[in-house]
Amino acid sequence: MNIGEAASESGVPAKTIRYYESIGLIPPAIRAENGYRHFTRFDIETLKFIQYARRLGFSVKDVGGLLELWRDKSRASADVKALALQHISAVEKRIAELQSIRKTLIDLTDRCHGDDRPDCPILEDLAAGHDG
Amino acid sequence: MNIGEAASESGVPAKTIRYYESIGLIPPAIRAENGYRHFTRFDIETLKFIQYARRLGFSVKDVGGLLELWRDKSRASADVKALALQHISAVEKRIAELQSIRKTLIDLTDRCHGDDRPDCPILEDLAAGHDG
DNA sequence: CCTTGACCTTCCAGTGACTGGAAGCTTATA
DNA sequence: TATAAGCTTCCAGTCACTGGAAGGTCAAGG
Repeated sequence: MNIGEAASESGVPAKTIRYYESIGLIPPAIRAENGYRHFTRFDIETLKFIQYARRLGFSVKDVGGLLELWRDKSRASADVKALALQHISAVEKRIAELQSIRKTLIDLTDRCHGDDRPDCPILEDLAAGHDG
Repeated sequence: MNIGEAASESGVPAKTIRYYESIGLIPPAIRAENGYRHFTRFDIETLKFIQYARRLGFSVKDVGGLLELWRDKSRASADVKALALQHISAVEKRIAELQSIRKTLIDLTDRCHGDDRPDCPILEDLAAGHDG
């Protein structure tokens, strides 16, 4: 199938498929006589794999690693698990950061009356340039 | 003071201060006769304001808006609060996404024995290309 | 006086992960 | 036959910096 159909089948935009090919995440597609890329069912599966891993927040580089492990039938599951665990702790760290940010923002907005008067603790606190 | 001192006083790297000037987030610094930028106490306060707002996850564009509101003594606190509330909901949305991702990843890793055997539900699930 | 090193300047390029658009093919449809 | 859709490549832009090269300036030591 052509790239457009591959895109709608896999959910990965055509533009992004070409991009993945250009950075070597996927191997160069076979070309038809007219120069059009040709995709197989297996290519679609690979694209779906990539998309799902990306939705789980793995970087493209990590996805490359996962694809290698996926293709390598003899790899140890420990390798995959290690990558996933590492990613979980990165996600957890980011969640904690965002929760701390949220807490600060809610505290600030709670103290701001939010009407047409100009005095606003949000700006005052930002201006105080806190370290925390 | 010169840019190096401004950087250590404010916590914003010299490189980043120049960048902020180049994109117009801060006004062009006054220059000494030798061409060096000159920063006042007030410039440092502005840089601290920016840094704190950035740490709270506001985009540089949003910070520009906050700076304008900060400089405008007659602005309504409602404008500031609106920007902050909008940002809070973006942060909350991101937290929810990350928590969902975390849940999925933990589920996957729990089911992966993580030893030297090759079978691994993480890769299997990724290959299944889930929609959720 | 000269050198060394730290500091400053500008400009260009790279990051990550796409995305938009131009210019120019081919193919399908009315 | 016209036109519209789909394909190709390549270049540029996004966001918020960051690194590095090439070169000017300044203070201290020998």
